[in-house]
Amino acid sequence: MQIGSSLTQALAVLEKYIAQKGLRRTEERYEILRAIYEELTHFDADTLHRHLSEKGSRVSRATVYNTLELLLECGLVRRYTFGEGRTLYERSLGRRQHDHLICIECGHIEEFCDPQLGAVIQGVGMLFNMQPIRHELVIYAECTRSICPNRKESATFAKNELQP
Amino acid sequence: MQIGSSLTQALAVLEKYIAQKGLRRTEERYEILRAIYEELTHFDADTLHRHLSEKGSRVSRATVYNTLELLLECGLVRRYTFGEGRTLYERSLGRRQHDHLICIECGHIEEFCDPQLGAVIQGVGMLFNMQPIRHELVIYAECTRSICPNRKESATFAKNELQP
DNA sequence: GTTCCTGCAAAGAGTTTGCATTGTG
DNA sequence: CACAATGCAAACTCTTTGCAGGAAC
Repeated sequence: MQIGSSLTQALAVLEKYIAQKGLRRTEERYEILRAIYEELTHFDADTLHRHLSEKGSRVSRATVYNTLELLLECGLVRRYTFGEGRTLYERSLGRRQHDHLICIECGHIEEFCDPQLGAVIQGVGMLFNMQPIRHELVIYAECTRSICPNRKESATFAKNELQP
Repeated sequence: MQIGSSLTQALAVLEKYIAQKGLRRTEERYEILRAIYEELTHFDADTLHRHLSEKGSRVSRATVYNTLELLLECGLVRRYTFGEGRTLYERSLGRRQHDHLICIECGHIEEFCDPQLGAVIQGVGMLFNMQPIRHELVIYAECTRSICPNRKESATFAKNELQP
C-alpha cells in the first residue's frame, strides 16, 4: 500500500538524518511524521497541532514548529505560502515537483505537473542570466461546472444530486 | 515622463473611485498614493509607513493599511506574497500582468511576461474543469555571473570590477 | 451636523524564543 | 549524567479592530 510504504521510507530518511546530525529520536518527532505521512495532505502548523491533540497526543505547538523545520531540512515536507499568506505544508517524499491550482470558491487545492512549464522557467532564467532553483506557480480558478463539488453552499446540492 | 503621467492617471482613478463610492478625499490617501507612484516599486506596508514618516508625514500605520486596501479595491496596487510569507505591494496602473523572478542571493526582484505561460495555465484549467482567474508564478534563482550585482558580499566586487 | 476617516493603542493571528524540566544517548 | 528537545508562557511581527476626536461634505 502506497501510503504505508512512503511512511516507512520517510521514517528511514528521518532516522538517517537524525543519526547523521547527532540529534535525538524523540517520540514527538515520530508522532508528527506519522501524522503527516498517514493523514494530512495540505495543512498548516496549527491544524497539525490540533490534529495531534485530538488524537490524544501531548505535543506542544513549539515542538510542532521545531519539527516541521527539521522535516523541511531533511526534505520530508515542503512549505508553501498561498493566497493571503496562508502557510501550508505537504509531504514531499516520493513526489514529483508539482504546482497548485486553488479553487477560489472553496479553497480546495489540486496539484498538477506541466512539463511545458519547465521550458518557460528555463527561458526566463536565461533572459536574466539567472539559474532557476525552484519555483511556485499557483493558479486561482473557479469551477466551471454549475456545482463546485467543493463549494460550501453546494454541500446540499452534492448530497441531493451528486451522490450516485 | 513616465512616472509623472502614471501618477496623474492613478490620481484620476482614485478620484473617480472615491466619487463613485461616496468616500472622502483625505490628504493621507493622496500622500500614500503619491509615495507609491513616485518612489516605491516592491514594498511592504511597514516600509511604506516608514518611508512616509521619514518624509515628515504623520500618517498612521492603520491608515496605511486601510488605504492599501482601498487602492487594492480600485486596482491601483497589487498584492503578492513571496517566499516566507513576505507580503509585498506594487503599483499596477498601466502595467501588464507579469510574474516575478527573485534572486535567492539578495532578494532582488525582476519582473517578466511570458506569453507561453498563458497557454500552460489555460491547459491546466481545462484539465480540472476550472476557469483560471489569476495566477502567481515566482521563480527563485541564483545569479550565473560570478558576481551577482545584487549580492550583499559582492558590493566591493561590484565597485572594483563592474563599474566601467 | 452627519458620517467617514484618522490616530492611537489594544487585540489578534501565526510564529518564535527563553527557560526550567524531561529524557535520549 | 550531559546536553538536546520538550512544554509552557511570554515575546514578537504583522495586521486588524475599537474608539474618541477631527475633517470632509
